[in-house]
Amino acid sequence: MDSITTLLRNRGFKVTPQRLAIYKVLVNTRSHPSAEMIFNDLQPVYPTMSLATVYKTIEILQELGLVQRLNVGEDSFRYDAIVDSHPHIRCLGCGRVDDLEEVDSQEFVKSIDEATSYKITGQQFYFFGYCPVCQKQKKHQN
Amino acid sequence: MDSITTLLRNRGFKVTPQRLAIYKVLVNTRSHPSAEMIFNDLQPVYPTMSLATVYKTIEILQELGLVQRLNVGEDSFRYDAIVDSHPHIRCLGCGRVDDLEEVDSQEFVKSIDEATSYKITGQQFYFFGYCPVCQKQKKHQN
DNA sequence: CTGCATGCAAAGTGTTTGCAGCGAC
DNA sequence: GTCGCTGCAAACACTTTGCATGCAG
Repeated sequence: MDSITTLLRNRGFKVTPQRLAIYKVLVNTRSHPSAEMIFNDLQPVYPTMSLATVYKTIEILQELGLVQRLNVGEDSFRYDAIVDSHPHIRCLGCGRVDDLEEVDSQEFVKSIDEATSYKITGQQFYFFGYCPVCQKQKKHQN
Repeated sequence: MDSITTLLRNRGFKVTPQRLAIYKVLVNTRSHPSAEMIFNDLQPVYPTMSLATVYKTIEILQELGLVQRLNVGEDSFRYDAIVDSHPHIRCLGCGRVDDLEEVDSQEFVKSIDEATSYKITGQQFYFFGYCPVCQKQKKHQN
């Protein structure tokens, strides 16, 4: 099987409670947390864990292909345990970041691929707007 | 007319040689420079200009809608005087960033807009791959 | 028991801010 | 002449690194 435990061991990484806990946070959320959010999440359970460990672990998880790093135009990165390429949207009112998995972007990618002389290896799509809650609260203008 | 001079004055900003020079760099390039690249470009002509001035000016230019800020997954931002929303691609071999203006993304945006409950106000599309030069030089694997 | 991982603190990087002197108007 | 702008340096926020101690294997 390809559990995180196996993947870590196969690559010569040690399996530590911290690493398992950080990965578990990412797998169990849809909020696309930043390193600090993960750190805060784990504070109650791992009060001695440091932010540096979160960063170091995330880097390994990215290397293993278990996590992808997002840049939704904030000061910090966010992380997603769903590693296939799918569009994301960030609410300009409350800052939440959601997946946009409903739409298939293959066709769009294909048309770009056909139009450019680059050899494309990946892509990131970011949308910005106002979530339903913020629309009601009139946190948006225009 | 809507020259940068007029736009600055209309908003109560002063027209300084530094501001004009920074904007000129952005208008005359397709390389999507970072703040530091702009700073380096101007060193020969404005040897006393500081990086802080570049940042402050760029912020004003963004406010005026003359410049957009890109995040192509590097440590620093890049800037583009072409302000309409168009996809960008960064070469993983040499780091160059190009426009992908050939393809119309309206349809893709529309399909996302119809599928989400967000009110979309903007989007950014980033592609990654290898430019023709780097493909020849085999800077890519696989 | 060995060597990698953790956690702390310090360093690093790009960007922002404060402020005295300067220049646009 | 006024007030905003520049340029310097310091501050900032996030992330990375160095290293002594700790723990997985």
